[in-house]
Amino acid sequence: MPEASSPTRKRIVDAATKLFYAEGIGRVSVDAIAEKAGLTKRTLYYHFKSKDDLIAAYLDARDQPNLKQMAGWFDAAEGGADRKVEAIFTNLARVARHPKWKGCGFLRTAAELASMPGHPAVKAGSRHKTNFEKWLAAELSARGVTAPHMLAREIVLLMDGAFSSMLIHHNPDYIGAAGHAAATLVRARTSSHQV
Amino acid sequence: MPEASSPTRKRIVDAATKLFYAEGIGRVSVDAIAEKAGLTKRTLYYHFKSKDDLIAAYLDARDQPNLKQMAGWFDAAEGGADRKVEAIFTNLARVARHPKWKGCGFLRTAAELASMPGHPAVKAGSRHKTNFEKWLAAELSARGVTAPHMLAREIVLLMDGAFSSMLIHHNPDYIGAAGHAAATLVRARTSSHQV
DNA sequence: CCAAGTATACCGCCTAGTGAATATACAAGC
DNA sequence: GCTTGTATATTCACTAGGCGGTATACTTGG
Repeated sequence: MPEASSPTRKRIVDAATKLFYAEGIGRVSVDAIAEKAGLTKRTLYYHFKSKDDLIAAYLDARDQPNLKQMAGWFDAAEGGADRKVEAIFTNLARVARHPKWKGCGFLRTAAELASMPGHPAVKAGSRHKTNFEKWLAAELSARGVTAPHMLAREIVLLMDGAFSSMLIHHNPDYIGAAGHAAATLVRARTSSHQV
Repeated sequence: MPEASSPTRKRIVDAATKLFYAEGIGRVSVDAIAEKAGLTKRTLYYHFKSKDDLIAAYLDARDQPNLKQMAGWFDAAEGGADRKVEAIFTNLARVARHPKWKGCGFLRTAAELASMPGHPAVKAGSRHKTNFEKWLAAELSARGVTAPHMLAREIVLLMDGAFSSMLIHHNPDYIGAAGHAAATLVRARTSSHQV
């Protein structure tokens, strides 16, 4: 029985993360992940009981780093809640220009696993998106915005729409439009500076 | 050289449509499509030069039917532009409850093919989404809404976000929230009945 | 000595794509 | 009216390789 904190396990997840995100889970073989991690497939199967398990571990490992990145962009932005929300989209549009950017790994995995609704990786994605929505609602609530939960959900919808549109059109303007719409929604629910 | 209007070709695309949408393009083999269409793989390869070609044909064939469905929901709804836009989301939430619903085929295919940005199927998806956005902008413009193109894009972003959120959470409330937000955006740009 | 971890080699199955032969339809030659 | 020629359309059998997963044996640190 392998340890959950094993450094070998971490190496496997790191290799899986790079390959799964770059190619998609269906296009990456377990052999390729083992080779990238510098070990054999048998060792990989000692640490994970199946490929499906490894996919779920990949997304679980991305939850906190992704949230931290979003929170970092939000915190670093100057101005009110509207400006901070828009800053997330502005930063997203910037990183999405990089050729290695391939959309949101959580959404892409859910799309690939649409025929397996109970798959642990889909659940991990759902948890992450819920965590983000809750974090955003709390930030908005702390800034005195009205109906913060509904607003957070609308912003999440715009963001997931931006991820999808960018992936299909390869045009960052869609992320900009989403950010603009999100900022407008925030301002409409901000008592000071009402627009 | 096969005919573009061949009934056999249509049978192949119909079989591919059902399987690709239900399982995802990577999880469906060419053998399975040939069997579903009631012919041999060699015949399929007589009508399509590769699986990639067939994937693109599948999405191209979905463009007009999908647009017609959206337009049908829009036209059938009573009330102003806001009610008609919200009706699209309401109908979407209804069909999304069906167990066979697996999200938007265009977005799911783009997600699966994220590592092949120039793939003809991704381009077909981009064309379809653009067609929908243009149709919606024209309908909004005809109803005297201000900034119809920007509004159409915002609604498209909410809709693609709704597709994605529904796929990852399996919760139709997200589609309802998107429809509500879309209707609010329309009302904010409608001169009569300003809210 | 023992158990955790790693390596080699393999299994059975599925994959996209192909070579060669064949069936069907229809037109031209006589 | 039959035969031959030709293009379209279809089938069977096959290749070469990749896939997830595993049986077995070895190494190494406590």
